[in-house]
Amino acid sequence: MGKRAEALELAILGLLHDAPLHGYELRKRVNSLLGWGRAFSYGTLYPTLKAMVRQNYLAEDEPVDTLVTPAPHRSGRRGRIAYRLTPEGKERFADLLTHTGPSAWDDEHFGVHFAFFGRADADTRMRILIGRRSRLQEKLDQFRSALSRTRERLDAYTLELQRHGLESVEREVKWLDDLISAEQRSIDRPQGATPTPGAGEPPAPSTGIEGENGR
Amino acid sequence: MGKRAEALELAILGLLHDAPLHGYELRKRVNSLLGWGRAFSYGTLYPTLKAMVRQNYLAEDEPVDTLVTPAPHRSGRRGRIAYRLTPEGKERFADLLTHTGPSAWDDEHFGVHFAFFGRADADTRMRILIGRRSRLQEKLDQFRSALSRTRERLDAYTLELQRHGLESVEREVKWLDDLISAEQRSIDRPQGATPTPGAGEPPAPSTGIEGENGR
DNA sequence: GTTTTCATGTAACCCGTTACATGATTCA
DNA sequence: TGAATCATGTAACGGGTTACATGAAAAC
Repeated sequence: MGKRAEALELAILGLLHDAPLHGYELRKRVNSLLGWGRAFSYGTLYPTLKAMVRQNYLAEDEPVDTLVTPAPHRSGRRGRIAYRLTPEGKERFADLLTHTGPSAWDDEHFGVHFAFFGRADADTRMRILIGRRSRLQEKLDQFRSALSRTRERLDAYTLELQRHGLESVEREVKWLDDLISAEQRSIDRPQGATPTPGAGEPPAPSTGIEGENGR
Repeated sequence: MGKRAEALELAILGLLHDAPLHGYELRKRVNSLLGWGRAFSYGTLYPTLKAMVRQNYLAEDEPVDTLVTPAPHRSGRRGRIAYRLTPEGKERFADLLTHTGPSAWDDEHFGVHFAFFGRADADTRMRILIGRRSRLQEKLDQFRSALSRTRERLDAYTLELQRHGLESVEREVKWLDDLISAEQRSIDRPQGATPTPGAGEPPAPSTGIEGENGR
């Protein structure tokens, strides 16, 4: 129901898409996936998982319940609960991934969406990349003008901070530009000459997506 | 009392240090100062200002109260409240700026501190820069190792996201390195041969702090 | 004269964390 | 045997936003 941390929800659905996991492990994966920026605590994760079960996106099953069996040393730890996606969950995942509704390209959602681009169609990828780009550009413009209005009465440090911030965002725009043109190229030349439809599975987004790996 | 948004508090104190301002204007300045990352709403700013008045860090006075005077067109708008620093406020500012207690170098505090470096002593500047640097380095290390553990089962997009995040942080570390060595240089060679003590006023942090202005 | 911008304020809400409680398992 | 790690969960709190209420001045 409603507006619970879409970023987290999408991350959970995406990670559980391949294989079932239990909360503890899931949290580590989520945090290393999102990494820079978001990091969720158990206090957020567990209630979210329960809520998602209630909504039928997830189902829980305890795989090797060591509690009842008197066997001394078994692989499975305590009653750790493995969560797996239900069909509704898969649907939900696809929806969230595609649904570019209000904004999938704001700071806290873009990362997750990008991480699962491999499972989105080329169209969605493009829309999100473009959306993100123009969002940043916009931010850049209004900031540049604000800067030029006040540049004079700023001391060296404040100015340097501004300069650095600007540069970072400019860099990110460039990154997006590269990604966008790489996507464009893979649309023009769909699959290096090999059609292999394969029922819409991995579109294999070129080798490494492109990007100067000079460093 | 206690733990109210230190970032905002410091920003307010710093901006009001030069000249009194009213809330509306102050908010714009704060947000453009912090820019990338933080942006506060009125719902945060006004209560904070009131709280700071209660704590005697700020004093409010309505400069040209047009309410009573029947004069038709005057410069000052409605009862806009200008806030100015009290002596306690100045003290508080100095404290917050120097006080490298728990962590002035985490993501949400570093920016504000840096913005007011011009008003901090060389020692404080150095401590914060170093602190920030090692904080980022730490983050970098643990992320790199997490990456190498899981690199294989990551698809191209996820990997690219990781790569980009890593690069951004590496870049920031480099930036800090440059700043640190610039600070170091200005300690070795204090002031181009002119002593001019001047009772501890503006230490004039070299011309432009250093930094390749090639762009 | 109406719309936009300036200007101040507050209450309800939201997302997420901290701190705590609990307990099994592995390692030294 | 005791410490560290794995594992799950919850209640209290906190920082901040949204949305609303209000109104004056400037711009069109």
